[in-house]
Amino acid sequence: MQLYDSVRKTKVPFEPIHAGEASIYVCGPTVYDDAHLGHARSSLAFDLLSRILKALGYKVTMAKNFTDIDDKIIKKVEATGKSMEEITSFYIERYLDEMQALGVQRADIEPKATESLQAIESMIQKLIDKDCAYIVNNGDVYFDTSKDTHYGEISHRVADDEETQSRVEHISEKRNPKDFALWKACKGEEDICFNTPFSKGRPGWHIECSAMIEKYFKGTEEYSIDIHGGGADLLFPHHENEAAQSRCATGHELAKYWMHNGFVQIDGEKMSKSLGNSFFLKDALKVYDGEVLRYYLNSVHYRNDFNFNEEDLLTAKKRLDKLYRLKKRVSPGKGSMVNKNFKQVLLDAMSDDLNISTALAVIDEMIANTNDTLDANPKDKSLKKETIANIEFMETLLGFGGKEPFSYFQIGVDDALKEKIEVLVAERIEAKKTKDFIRSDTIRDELIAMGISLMDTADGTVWEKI
RNA sequence: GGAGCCAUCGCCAAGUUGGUAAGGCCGUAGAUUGCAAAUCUGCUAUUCACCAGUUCGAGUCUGGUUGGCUCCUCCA
Repeated sequence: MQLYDSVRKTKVPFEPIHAGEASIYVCGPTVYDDAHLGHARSSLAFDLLSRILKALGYKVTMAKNFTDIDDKIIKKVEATGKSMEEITSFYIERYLDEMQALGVQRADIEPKATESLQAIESMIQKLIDKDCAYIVNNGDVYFDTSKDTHYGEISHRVADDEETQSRVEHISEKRNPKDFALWKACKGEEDICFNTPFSKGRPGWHIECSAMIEKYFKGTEEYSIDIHGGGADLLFPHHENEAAQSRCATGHELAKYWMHNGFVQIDGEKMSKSLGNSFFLKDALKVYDGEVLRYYLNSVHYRNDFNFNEEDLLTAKKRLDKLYRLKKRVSPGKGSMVNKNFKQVLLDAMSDDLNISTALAVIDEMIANTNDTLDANPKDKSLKKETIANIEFMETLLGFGGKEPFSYFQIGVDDALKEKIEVLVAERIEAKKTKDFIRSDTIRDELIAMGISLMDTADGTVWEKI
């Protein structure tokens, strides 16, 4: 397995800290609002990684956190009058539902900041004890970046404190401009805060991830986990800060490999809440099938930026349709053995830093070859069985193609419509028998107007929702 | 102001250690079909934003130009 490591900026062989095991921690969402396509892409990218590692025989432990203590959540509490717990549990549930619709496997560990306060507090205390952090007058605790000689090595940002070109105004109480808050003291009466020896307050964002990783993973002398992932925007400052804290608190590095996924863009621009061009998953799922979205969002290499548009999505759907038509052709039945070569070539492609494009090309080739053979010999039972097995393997590996093929082509068709279609199709078959082609073509046009496409095959007439 | 990424056919998109351009969509010609649809087959980039350089040889390496994006602020 070769992975692109964002820190070394090159593909490197994956050599886990414990042989045969892979520990992955991905930065999850802050649960104060609905998930958008960007969350989906990140989730999908690391879901793919986890599936590939599993297929290669690794025992994968995947963690994805929920940041459920945050300024934005507190703002939402103030705005809605609801409790913090009400808000966060609502969005967590919705997030999980949506990810399920996309075929994302649940993480093995889903830590929440609220459930990790003990770990957070003790890590901050450790940093204070080691003189890597300091408390200022109002009770805030800051990490002292000058104490970490390796600060900047994750994001390759030189710690040039002289040159403070940052657009941010710096709080004067910080010793260095790059220092960041580990703990924020509470400001008012109704503020949400927790008691600690250093002050009443709440954790900063960065420390949450570091503490949760320490809490849930055993690690080694050298590293806490194998792979740390997240969106490309987290590289700095979030991951840089995480790495610094963990290094200072534990004496070892946080992760052996760092992976970052590219952005989803709308009209060539990063999708973000501040730009107001967010495309929420809940809206996308109303219009498109989750599996199609998955196929589409995963069809571009995870590190590239992804420009979302409907035309490309429809193209991706056409490609997926072909797979399901083949599945329809070889169903029903039990699969035999996966074609060895197919399996190997697919695994090879995905083992190369998740080269999905090559993998999809391999699948398209398998589809064409199988159709070709089936055209020549429609009753090739062993090929049908092998194809079923191939598709099953592919589904486990990549997470699409698992639906029952006939129902796939009927997504969005209710029972009443279905009955109507069946009646028309039967009527058309009768008309065809008597060679009344005018009548049969009229019926076909009628169905097309309803968004239904017909196919006369050797096994009879089948229909698809377009 | 500082840091980084990217630029391959009409569209989407592979192409690690330099060796002579995958795949999909669209288009087109044919097989098949009552006609379609589906399926299959053939065709569709002497060329990889541009300009120099290194090399026997560069999409792949070096330098520069242009264009796009991102990070430095919460952010997947």
